[in-house]
Amino acid sequence: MENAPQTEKRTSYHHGDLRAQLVEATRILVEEKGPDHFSVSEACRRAGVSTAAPYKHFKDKQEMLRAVALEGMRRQRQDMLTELDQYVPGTLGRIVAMGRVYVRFAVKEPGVFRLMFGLSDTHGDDCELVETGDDTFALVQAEVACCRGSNLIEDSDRHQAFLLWSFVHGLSFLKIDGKLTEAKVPVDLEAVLEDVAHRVVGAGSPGAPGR
Amino acid sequence: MENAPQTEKRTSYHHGDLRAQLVEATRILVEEKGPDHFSVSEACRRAGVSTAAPYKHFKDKQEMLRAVALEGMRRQRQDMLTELDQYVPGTLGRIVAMGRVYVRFAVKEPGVFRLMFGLSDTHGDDCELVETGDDTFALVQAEVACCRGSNLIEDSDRHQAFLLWSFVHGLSFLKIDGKLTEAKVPVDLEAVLEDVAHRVVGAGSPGAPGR
DNA sequence: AACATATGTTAGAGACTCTTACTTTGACAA
DNA sequence: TTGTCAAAGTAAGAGTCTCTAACATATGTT
Repeated sequence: MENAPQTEKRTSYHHGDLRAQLVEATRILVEEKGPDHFSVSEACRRAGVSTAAPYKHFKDKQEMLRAVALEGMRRQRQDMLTELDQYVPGTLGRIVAMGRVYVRFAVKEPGVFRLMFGLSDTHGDDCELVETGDDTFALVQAEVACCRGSNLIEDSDRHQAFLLWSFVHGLSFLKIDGKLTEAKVPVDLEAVLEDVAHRVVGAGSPGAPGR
Repeated sequence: MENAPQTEKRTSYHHGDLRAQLVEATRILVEEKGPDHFSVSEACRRAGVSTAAPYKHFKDKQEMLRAVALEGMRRQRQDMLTELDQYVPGTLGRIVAMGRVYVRFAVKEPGVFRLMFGLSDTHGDDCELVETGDDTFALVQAEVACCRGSNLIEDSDRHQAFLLWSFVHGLSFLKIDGKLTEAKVPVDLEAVLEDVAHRVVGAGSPGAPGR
């Protein structure tokens, strides 16, 4: 069982590692053409197999995309953990760091990022996808609580984490959709993230409960 | 030239109002199946014409979707203007109102909402689309300036408007993508919008410049 | 009435998804 | 070593989709 290279013709009838290579080809194509213009055929061409081959490994096209989305979510989460390592616990710097990773990921891999969130139509009940997303959100909640000096997540932490998430999520989408051109809406990412972290976490809950 | 009904068979060879009915059928289908699973054929079936008919009115499938997106953006903008009428100028209530319209639109027509923003890949340079979006954003900027008691839009207004936009945009997407289930992240829309309006506009620029 | 134009239709090329039936290969038990 | 099975590939094709080309019909202008 030799490692079949991506482009060269393989010598053996069997491929050796087709599933992984199809996922990788799918990921690349999703970036190149966007999630909606991805075709299984093209992925097959790139992997050097017949168009029927993927169906030995995936139920259908959606499941190939799902695999890429899941891998993306795991990578995003890992990126966050890696970045967090560089900051002192319980500081706003860590909140900012998570936002930075979030937006950077979206900008670097807009196709996969879109997939990670746009797939909910068809995979809204997919446990693995949902749990991976929840885990990452839990990370943010824990960080907010930590800034408050607690290890227990309270409702206010959840609320603030949700505000942060909504903001970086919207920012990411606006960026990759080209709504924030430098001329019209200049965004110094680092400054904005710090600003928002202060407004949401740093300042506590200014006008939250009353009114 | 009689008004051809949508479903009944038409009597005349010519349709009468095909372009408009195709756009409407497209809009409905985009809601029913999502922007990526929309098919021209199905729209033709619904409009009661052959599959070649649309190409007398639209260059291709993308242009049909573009028409729906544009119509959506205009409708969103109009909704905002209508809602704004009910509030006193220069108050946070108007900021909240715009956010409410934004999120409501997304929830009511997630398909069209996705289209309005996801189309940038292929139509990023489309003047009409870009300008309509810019106009709506200008509305928010003006409102922020007005809260400051000015008719002139300054950089700080642009910045705050951008923060607001990012937030409601992210919130909208998270909602329609099912990431905010009532159990995990309960969101009282009205309360959240007021909270954010206070944090961003009401409180001025807490940690913006110096920090 | 004649003609140009706009707006339909039919037929079909080419691409795509996915299935069925067949083929090749590697692994393992005897 | 060899026979058998399951895994993983291929070829062929059904059915759908987008879009084009050639043709048909209605409308409005002169």
